[in-house]
Amino acid sequence: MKLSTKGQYGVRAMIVIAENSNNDKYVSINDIAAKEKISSGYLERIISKLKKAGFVKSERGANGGYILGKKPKDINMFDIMSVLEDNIDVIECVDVQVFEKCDNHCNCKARKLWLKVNEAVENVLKNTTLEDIIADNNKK
Amino acid sequence: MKLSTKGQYGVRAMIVIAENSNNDKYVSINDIAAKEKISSGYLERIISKLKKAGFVKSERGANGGYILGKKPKDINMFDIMSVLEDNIDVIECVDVQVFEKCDNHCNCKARKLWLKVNEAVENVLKNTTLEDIIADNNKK
DNA sequence: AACAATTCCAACTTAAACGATAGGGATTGC
DNA sequence: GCAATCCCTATCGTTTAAGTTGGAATTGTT
Repeated sequence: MKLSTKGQYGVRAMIVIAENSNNDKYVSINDIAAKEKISSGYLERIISKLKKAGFVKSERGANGGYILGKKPKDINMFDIMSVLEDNIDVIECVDVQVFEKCDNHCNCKARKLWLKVNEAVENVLKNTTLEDIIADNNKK
Repeated sequence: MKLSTKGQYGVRAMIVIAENSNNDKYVSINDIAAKEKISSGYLERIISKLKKAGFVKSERGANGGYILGKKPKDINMFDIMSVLEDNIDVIECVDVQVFEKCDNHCNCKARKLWLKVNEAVENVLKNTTLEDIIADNNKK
């Protein structure tokens, strides 16, 4: 039961981009990769997903890079994770349609537990915005 | 981000065993596997871990099988999962020692989020006992 | 015009984990 | 003796995650 590195790296990249977006400064993949010690090739693919989802905007060519596509308070961790993690639910049968098709579904006494776990994770992620994280780090 | 089938199957097996333990009835692996539609070979290895951890006791030979090793109220889901899931933490650096050794640890602004997610999961699992699950299913 | 810095895109590789199977030994009740 | 069981270990196939590579397109700078 692990968050994939995609999700982790994506969140960390978003934090770096957010910290530079105040002054309209575009950050390059190489800069982010160097700062966060992440393979830049891999990071590229991650950020490309974030771009498609509208969380960042890009500028090509020299002095290009990435900048936030929305306000930090409008970007929550659940949305980021949903785009990056291939499986956001802790178990497939959280999804009702999957559950209905399950061989065992009238008999599965454990499902309520999975739903609770899943809800707990979602709540934390949904209730944490990029703004929260930045603010929290500036406090110290 | 998925619970492995080990954890899922283990919890479901424990529920079956618990339901039979009232009347001191031993349940065989084959019975559990058939009821839950799980490969019996695979289930065997899972239950063997549960046995080593003391959650179930076994009896060999004909009419043998498994029975609870503790009272349902003394078995919580976190303990079961800890034994079965190879990685119970949602991210390695939840562990302080791993965190201290991390290249990036003075710089990692996302860790608080991982800690929160992890805590949320642990809370649900720790606050749900086998007794809770059985009771919850009898209600209906 | 040349060049360097960048985003963009797709194919490939490698390593690990998951889920499962197979085979056989030991114990017990009938 | 035999069938039902637990017990143990080795092996296997598939999928997925993680990361690499190579190259095209765009843009600013010199």
